[in-house]
Order: sequence, then structure tokens, then C-alpha cells
Amino acid sequence: MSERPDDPDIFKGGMPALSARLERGDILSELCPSRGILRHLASRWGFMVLLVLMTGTHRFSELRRKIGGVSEKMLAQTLQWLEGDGLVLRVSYPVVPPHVEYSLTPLGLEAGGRVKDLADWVEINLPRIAAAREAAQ
Amino acid sequence: MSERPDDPDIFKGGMPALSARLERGDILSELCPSRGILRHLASRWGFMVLLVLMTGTHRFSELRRKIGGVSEKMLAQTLQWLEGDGLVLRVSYPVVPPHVEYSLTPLGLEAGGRVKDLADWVEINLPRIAAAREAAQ
DNA sequence: GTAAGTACCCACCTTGAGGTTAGTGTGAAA
DNA sequence: TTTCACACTAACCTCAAGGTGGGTACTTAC
Repeated sequence: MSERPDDPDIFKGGMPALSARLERGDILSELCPSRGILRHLASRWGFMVLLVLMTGTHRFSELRRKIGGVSEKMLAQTLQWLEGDGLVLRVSYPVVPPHVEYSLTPLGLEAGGRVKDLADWVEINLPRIAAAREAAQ
Repeated sequence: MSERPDDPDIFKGGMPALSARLERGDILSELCPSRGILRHLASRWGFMVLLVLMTGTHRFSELRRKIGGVSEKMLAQTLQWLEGDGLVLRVSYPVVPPHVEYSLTPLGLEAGGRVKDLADWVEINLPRIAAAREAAQ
């Protein structure tokens, strides 16, 4: 990891203070809160919610239709996780029938960019991965 | 939600045929194989294996020591997934005690770069996310 | 002689992600 | 009149991800 040149011995015997590693954010540590965030946005549905919201604001049922196979329950839960992490903005209009709009916050837009990079790479390289799979067979 | 259409109108409007979307790799579709790959490399431990292997070749127990909290079983299973996807190279020397070296394939190196981007972003932006969390209360 | 390290595999168990079904209260369309 | 769409919530269930503890066949170090 290139931004960790100062502590080659971070993992050997003499670890720097745990608190220092956590402040900076050390995902390899068991206690680091970044693990939880990553579980949300790299979850099965979190990934795809970000991908769709990258294309613009959506209503709940629009998201549900675009993301193949997601259940109402999991979509609602995933949206709540991402809202709690400050990545997704939920705007509810008090009309009937209900009208709720979901979009990305600036934070969510940044994260979404990275997520999209990874997803795009996987999609583009599917043939190479499939080939590796058969070779490994 | 009994709508289980066969179904090209998940996406209304002029979407290309499902088969074409799958060839290109359409992660939003239920049947796209990229979902499985993503489950592996965005899994709890797959993520961190890639991060550590980005720093170079490692032995099994080196990985285990560096990745806080991973069990032997899950590390072995994760490595097998990633090896099967052609992202990780496993080289075993027939000596005793056993000696096995894990490294990234060119494919794994590319994927690892994206994974690292995402992980770095999360680590760096932990404070902003924590602030959003408190604001959401 | 015994403890620890090596890279695992096996059997069993727990946990939580995720699925299924049902229900809410309205307005609008059939 | 009945049905549907909307955006959910609650209850219940399943199943794989993940954890725990044991064993292996050796070697080196204490």
C-alpha cells in the first residue's frame, strides 16, 4: 500500500498504537469501522443501488424495476443502510399515493464512481474471467 | 410481487435484447454471471485478500496474520474462490513443512487496483461518513 | 520429549443476509 | 365495484457465509 511507506513493520511484531491505525482508517484491523461501511456499499444490492443512482434520481419502484431480482424488503433495507452512511439522500413528499425520491449525496457520488469503476471492470473482463475459469477447471 | 416476466421490459423503453446485454455483461440483470464474480471479490474477506496481495506475494499464514479476524477456513475458501476466478495464483512447493505462495495474476492486479481505490476512499472519508451518521442520528 | 509452525481438511454449529407472504391507506383508473 | 400503484413494515423462513475445534504429517527449536 503506497501510502503506508513509513511503517513497514506495521504487521510484524511492533505494531503502532491501535488507536492511531483506526483514526487513519485501517481496514485490515478487526475493529476498523470502515469494514461496516464496506459491507453496506459492497453488499449484493448496495452495489447496484449505487450504480443505478449514478444515472440520476429514482423513485423506489423505479429502482426495484431496474435492479433485477431485488425484493422490496432488501431494497428498503439497503437504501436505509446507505442513507445512514450519508451516501443516499431520501426525499419524501407527503402526498397520497406516497412519493419518495432517492438520489446520491456528494459523498455517495464519490463512492459511486469507484463502485462503477469496479463493476465496469468486471463486466468488461467477463470473457477473460470465464476463460480463466475453464482453464482452472 | 408475482411479476416474474420473461421479461425484456424490466427496462422500459428501447433496451437491447437480454442476450445482448448479458454478452456485454449487464450486472443489473438477474442472470448476469458478473454478479457471482462480484460476490467473490467484494466479499468480506475477498476484498482484503486482494488488498494485501497488492503489496506482493504472501504465504497462507502471512495473509492470515495480516488480515485481522479472518479464520483459517474462510481464508482458504476465499483464496479458492479467487483462484477459480483467475485473480489469484497459487504456487505450492512439495516440501515439508508445506510451503505455498499466493500472488495476483495480471487479471487480479487490475481488479485489485479498483478494489484498492474503493477501500482507500472509504478509509480516507471515514470522518465524513461518521459525521453523516451522527447528523442522521 | 514436547511445543510450535506449516497449510490445510473435516464436521458441526451459529448468525444474519436475503426471500416470501401478508397487510397498510389512500387515489385513480377499470 | 374491484383492482391497481405507491412505499413501505412485520412476521416468518431458508440457506450459505462464517466460526469453532479437531486432526494431519512432518520439521525445527527449546
